[in-house]
Amino acid sequence: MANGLVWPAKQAKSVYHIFVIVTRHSQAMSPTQSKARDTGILERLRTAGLRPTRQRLALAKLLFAHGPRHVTAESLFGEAKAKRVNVSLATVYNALHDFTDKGLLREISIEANRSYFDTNIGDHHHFYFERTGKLQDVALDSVRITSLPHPPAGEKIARVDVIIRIAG
Amino acid sequence: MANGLVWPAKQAKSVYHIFVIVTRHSQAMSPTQSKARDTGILERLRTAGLRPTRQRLALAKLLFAHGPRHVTAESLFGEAKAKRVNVSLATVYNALHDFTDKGLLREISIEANRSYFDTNIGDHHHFYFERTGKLQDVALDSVRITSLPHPPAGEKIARVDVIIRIAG
DNA sequence: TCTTAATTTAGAATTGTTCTAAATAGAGTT
DNA sequence: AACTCTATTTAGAACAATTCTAAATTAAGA
Repeated sequence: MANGLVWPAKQAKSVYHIFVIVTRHSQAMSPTQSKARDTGILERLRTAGLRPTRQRLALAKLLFAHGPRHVTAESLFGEAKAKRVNVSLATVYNALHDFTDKGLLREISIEANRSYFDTNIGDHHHFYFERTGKLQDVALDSVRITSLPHPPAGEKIARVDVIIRIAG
Repeated sequence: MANGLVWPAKQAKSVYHIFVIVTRHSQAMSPTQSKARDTGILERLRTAGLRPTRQRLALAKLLFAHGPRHVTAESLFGEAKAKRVNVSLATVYNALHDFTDKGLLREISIEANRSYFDTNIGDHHHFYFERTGKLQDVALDSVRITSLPHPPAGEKIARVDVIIRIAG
């Protein structure tokens, strides 16, 4: 279900071949690797066409340094404050949107009135725990979808989101 | 994918049997059937344990009289105003939530910052047109899911939502 | 260093939704 | 019908998440 995939026009019931896209995520590093990691993040911003400002670097480090995460603007802002990273809330919003536009993050709509951003940009799905409001990644291949409806003529499927809601 | 369904504990790859639940929706009626329809809606509110007030009746008529619909609070409020139905915005919100709590509507989260309500309460999925923000029902059996991950121990799957996003 | 445009920021504004407290209106007595 | 009791409605205030604005700052290249 890669972005922009078009469904064949007249096929009634096919088996769709689904490929796992491995998302790039920094692993935990030794202190000596720390500068390398920072340059990695800096490079990543630059290649995405985003000026690596102090704020964006700090937020990107929070987001990408330790494996897949799901954040909201407020949660990331809180984390930044706790770590004495000086950024305004507006900048957190700007950065989340800029990162999303450039494909570094993916936005997820689960709850009305709150946007979640996922650092895992590969195709995958989610458990959503209604009790706690937390998300958990579900590997793409653990949900097997063997048929999908055709989109209306001329339309393209951008993405198929599967949200497995865990009772509250 | 009925509500509260518990996945069998140790089964690795089963085919899930999915049943279509036909949702009850009034059909277009001749003028002579109009009173019958109104009493139908009135009865429906009463059985749900909701006092059939003037406002709730009017809103229910807008919602249920003409086949499956997707509304937001604002869109329903606007429609009511256009039809000279006197209700306050707060009442629209109250009614949508009351109807949802009593199982007459289902709430859908697609976009951050906006709740959609669906008059089709049977299990089904959705196309979401990013360009227009509109929703379209997708029959349950046109999406075949042949495997799902197990929820964490002790947790129950409340529902599986599939949203097929049509590129904007 | 200088210039320029991108970015950040505080705070105001906006949007969608919920809350509050007073007024109204069903529904069941009498 | 009048009376009572509680649910419902309502306007407007309050709230939460997000976006906007316009001025200050900063990255990046000449």
